Amino acid sequence: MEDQSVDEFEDQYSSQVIEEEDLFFDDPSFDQDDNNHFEDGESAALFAQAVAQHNQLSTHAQDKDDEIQGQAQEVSEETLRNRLAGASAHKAGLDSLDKDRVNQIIYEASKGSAFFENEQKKDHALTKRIDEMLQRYDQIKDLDLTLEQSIVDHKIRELEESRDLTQAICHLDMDAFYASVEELDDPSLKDVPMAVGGMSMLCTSNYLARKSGVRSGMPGFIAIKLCPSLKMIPLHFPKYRAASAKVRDIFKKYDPDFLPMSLDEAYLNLTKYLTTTDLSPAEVVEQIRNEIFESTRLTASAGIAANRMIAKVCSDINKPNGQYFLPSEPEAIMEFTKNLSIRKVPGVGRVTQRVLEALGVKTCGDIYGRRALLYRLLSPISFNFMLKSYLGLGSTSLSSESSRKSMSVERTFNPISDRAALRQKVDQLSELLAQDLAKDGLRGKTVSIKLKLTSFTVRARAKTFPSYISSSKDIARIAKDLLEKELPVNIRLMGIRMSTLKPQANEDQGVKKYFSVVTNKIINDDDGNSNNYTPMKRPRPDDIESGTINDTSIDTDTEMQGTSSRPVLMDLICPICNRQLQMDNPQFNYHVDECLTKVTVKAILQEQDHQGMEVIGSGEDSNNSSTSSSCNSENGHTSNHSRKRMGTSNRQLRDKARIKSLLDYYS
DNA sequence: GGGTCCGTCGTGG
DNA sequence: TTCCACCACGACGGACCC
Ligand SMILES: Cc1cn([C@H]2C[C@H](O)[C@@H](COP(=O)(O)OP(=O)(O)OP(=O)(O)O)O2)c(=O)[nH]c1=O
Ligand SMILES: [Mg+2]
Repeated sequence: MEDQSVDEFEDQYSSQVIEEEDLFFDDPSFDQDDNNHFEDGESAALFAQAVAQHNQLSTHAQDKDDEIQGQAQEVSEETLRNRLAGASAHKAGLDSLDKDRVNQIIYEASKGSAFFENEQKKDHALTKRIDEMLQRYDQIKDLDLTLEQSIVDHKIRELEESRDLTQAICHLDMDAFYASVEELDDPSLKDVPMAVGGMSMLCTSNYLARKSGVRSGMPGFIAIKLCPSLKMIPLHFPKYRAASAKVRDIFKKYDPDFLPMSLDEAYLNLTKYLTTTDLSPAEVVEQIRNEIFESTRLTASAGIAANRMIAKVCSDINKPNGQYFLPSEPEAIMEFTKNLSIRKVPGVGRVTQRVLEALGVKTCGDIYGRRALLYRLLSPISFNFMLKSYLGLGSTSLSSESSRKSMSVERTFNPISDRAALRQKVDQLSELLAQDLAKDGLRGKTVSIKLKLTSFTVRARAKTFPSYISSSKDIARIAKDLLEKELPVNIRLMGIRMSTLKPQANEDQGVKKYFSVVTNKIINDDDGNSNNYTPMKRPRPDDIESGTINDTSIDTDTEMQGTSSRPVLMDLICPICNRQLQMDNPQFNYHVDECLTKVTVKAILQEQDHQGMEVIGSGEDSNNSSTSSSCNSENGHTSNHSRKRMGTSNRQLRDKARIKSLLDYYS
């Protein structure tokens, strides 16, 4: 439908940068697409970050020796092979092909290249990080973690109460999208292994090629070694956009507020539509997929579930031209996640999987048994994410209100080190970026450049300006300043990004800069997003937003026990207040919950103020990263000795500090 | 003790 | 012959400023 796609076909850029062989990326219409990202409102887990950032500079390790080294070497090749195999290698289940053979071919084809060396470096770094995390694990594995257990269980109950099963969310995903579209125009492609992309990179492949191990993100020259008869087709974005538009027209009929994630993917909330029909959710989705096929002759796969996270997982289960319905019942969902590989959870990638595996977590169900350890080792955000994965929780709303945060262009070319040539690249890229910005009527304050050296190491530099800019000249000037400081370099890729964006105030383009500065300030504060977000940054209140004003649960006595009132009294000691209590389990849980309210913590904090703070500071020592994140201004490696200084009561203080930090994040 | 900016990493399509 | 894309986002630590 929307034929705004064809817009302009003038592309002065193609000739020099993009080589003749793989010119598929120089299509002017290669504006990826209108992505939405924000996977489920809080999207990716990314908890490997917590560990990753830690030893940025603490490298050059002197410690550790042959035994661990030896170990690392053993696994090294294995993990590296996995890494080289690529992201989408894991996903596809139905292979019936020799995975080892495929990995071997990829490994052999890569060995010795600069790319390979770089991957090897990254893999070693990851192995090292995991080793260090395992050392932290060793330190705490024998400790008494009942307190952590209680805190985590409290959090789990909280999350369970927040479970929303009222919505019918559907994730729809076209099968081998680009490849399938190409097969429409040339049906003979259906009968041969085929991939879309070029010699340097494939974007996707048809299912015949996948049988040979050819997948998204694989370079074409390696794919050919894997499958010599592979037919490669260059990209044709206008066709994909046209097909996507047809599909979206159908989505619109079932949910006018559907949320497109990419050209070939979208979430639909079918709740409202289901009230207008007698059909079951699965039948409705069958109908949608039939309509898609009638309209485009393309097949789609779908998952139907209570929230976005599990719906997306479900859409992959019967992938080629199939669908999966997961009943919106707690038991069904828990059964589903129990044996679900953690890797299937959107946001858990190759690295996170490796880290979790080292901690004994392979499936979402494994998380529960490791919850206390994970609580100690992961960042609060990551840990929260893991709990939600275990419980099968996710966003149930499709609110897409999200303005773009950045816009960028980048190009790979034959290595350049000549200064004049580099500056010319800046000019070309700046021009492209300025065009894209103009298309969306955007300006920005921050310009960053990205340089990928011939060694494949990446360097990024940024500069923020006091005023908003958008012209190619302004962009190029700043980018060149940034570039000068990096010379000399020999690079294979250059990129330029604009961020700190702001929509062009009016539609008139010829803005006077000086005025725009002033008006910016005015508009800046009252425009756009102001509505729901507090200025809080990192500790994002997620969705719960319970913060408001504290005193959330002052009314403690609403109703104590909902379920059982049978007297199974036991002598229990609350790990929070240390009091001995005689009550049954539900009562005890309730008590612990109460103990964990902010009011309680405040009292604790006051008490602890009286007792001196520096004890807490040292008590929190090295375990940090998951809980502290703010203390140790000192050396980050305060050895375990500091712990010795703590008396008996210090243990309590340490616990209380942890509670405080937990509630800071989670409530 | 807050805030912002910068650079890197992980993830997904 | 050729030797691993391009785009967007969130998390996080460190540097730097109050
Ligand atoms: C994964 C990936 C996809 N794409 C493009 C090509 C894909 O056709 C399109 C959709 O991505 P996907 O939905 O991930 O893959 P697919 O549709 O080709 O195959 P299937 O869903 O059946 O597993 O996005 C890239 O350009 N780069 C990538 O790394
Ligand atoms: Mg798809």
